[in-house]
Amino acid sequence: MSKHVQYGQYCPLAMSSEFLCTRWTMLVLRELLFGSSQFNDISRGVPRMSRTLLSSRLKELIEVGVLTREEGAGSLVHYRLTNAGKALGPVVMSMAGWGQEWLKIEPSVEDIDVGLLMWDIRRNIKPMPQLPNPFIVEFFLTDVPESKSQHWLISEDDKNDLCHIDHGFDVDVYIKVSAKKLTKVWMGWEDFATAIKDRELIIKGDEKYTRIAVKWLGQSSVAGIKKQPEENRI
Amino acid sequence: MSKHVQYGQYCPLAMSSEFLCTRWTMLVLRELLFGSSQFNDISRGVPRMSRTLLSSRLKELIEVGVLTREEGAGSLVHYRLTNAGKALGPVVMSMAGWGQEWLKIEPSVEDIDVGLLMWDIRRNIKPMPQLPNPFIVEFFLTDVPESKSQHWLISEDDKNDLCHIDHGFDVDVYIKVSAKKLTKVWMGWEDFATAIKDRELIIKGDEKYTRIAVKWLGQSSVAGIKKQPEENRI
DNA sequence: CTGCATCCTCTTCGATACTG
DNA sequence: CAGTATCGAAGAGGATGCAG
Repeated sequence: MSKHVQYGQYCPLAMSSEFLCTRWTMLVLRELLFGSSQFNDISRGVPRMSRTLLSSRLKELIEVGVLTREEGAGSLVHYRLTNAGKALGPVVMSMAGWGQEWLKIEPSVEDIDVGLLMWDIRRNIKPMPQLPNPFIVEFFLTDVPESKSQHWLISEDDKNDLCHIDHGFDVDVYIKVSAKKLTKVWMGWEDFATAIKDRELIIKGDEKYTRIAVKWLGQSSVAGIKKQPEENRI
Repeated sequence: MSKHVQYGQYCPLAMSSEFLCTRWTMLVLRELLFGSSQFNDISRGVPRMSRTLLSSRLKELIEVGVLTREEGAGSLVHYRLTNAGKALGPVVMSMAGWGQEWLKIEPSVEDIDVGLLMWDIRRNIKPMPQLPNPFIVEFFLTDVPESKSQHWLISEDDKNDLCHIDHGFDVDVYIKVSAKKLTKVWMGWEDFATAIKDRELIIKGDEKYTRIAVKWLGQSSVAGIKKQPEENRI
């Protein structure tokens, strides 16, 4: 099996996990650590993982004691990390950080799962008091098939939603960019302002909102980790 | 598969790896990080791993780029971590640390591989200027079959050797203890001085040497990590 | 929405025996 | 010392369809 293909994710944690970890377990933990608690939400964060296997992994984690399963109203179920599970945060971050620092990840950007990218971004959108409620951002991705090019991000009442069908939204900010460039900027591999200056990322809307875009858009949690110079990476 | 059986090791890294990691990979990295470079030395640190699989894992690590294979004189081969590989140290330690802090590990002490325990201790023996050269310690383990009860640790010229056959050594220090207690003390779960005071660990020899035993004997590298109170562990 | 049951395939791993 | 070759058993994982 060639490198960097198993998970189909640009996430450095996924890259590191490919040779270090039990298949999918780390990525499931990442989803849980980053706040997903419902089965389908977790599943969207690991789209190439079969639901059968996800189910089985969740059971393993419960068995070990890092996860609990709480049944809510109706058939709603919440998976929540125990204290021991939450304490795995630094372990997961150290592995992701190692990947960000040492691995050649850019090649993986050649085949991006845009649904996953948007799902990742959605998770990190930071609601800010200056923004309207709801706050709606339209993404137009220039380098993907038409059916996957449009995405609307709706941030309302501290809850972020994602949609890929046009419901005639009242869009506050419009962003046009290639999925490739968006990934690089979001991963911290390239600079947001530079991408705008080079017209590789076009952002339109009230200047009140666009000026602080880098703040509400957020970045991957490993974006801040310095990378080794290209020649040192593996 | 039940918990804590796969690797047959009391090491918290092994426990954590059982549900997080690709089989054996972390433990192989541990051996490399702690200084083993030859195939057979690595193999002794993971005695339940088949040599076939070890060979295959080493190749994977080389393929990924965290390890190199250098052929030396004769048929001597050295495996050495690359810089990227060495940088995995904190990842490995964070995982081991999590295990030490959060896992109920003591049950695993019920079935100790004494060869592995002694091999671990050998690796960490700290040569000290006050000690004679060679410095020879005899261990007598009270709770294991007679054939496995005697071990001699020879520290000479900054190189530590292990022997389980009596060659009529000129023993400097003699230690009599159960393998169980020795493990607990060495892992930092129980106190060395207390074990001596309670006569659970008997140490004989020149007081110059026995007085500072805790220093040259060393401890597991995770011994310093605080454990959660028993009721929080999983 | 949250899964489980089943079937079937592919991979992984260990045991054993052998080589330079 | 440092592995490799081969074989068979066991396990992991995906696809699909169904159910509360």
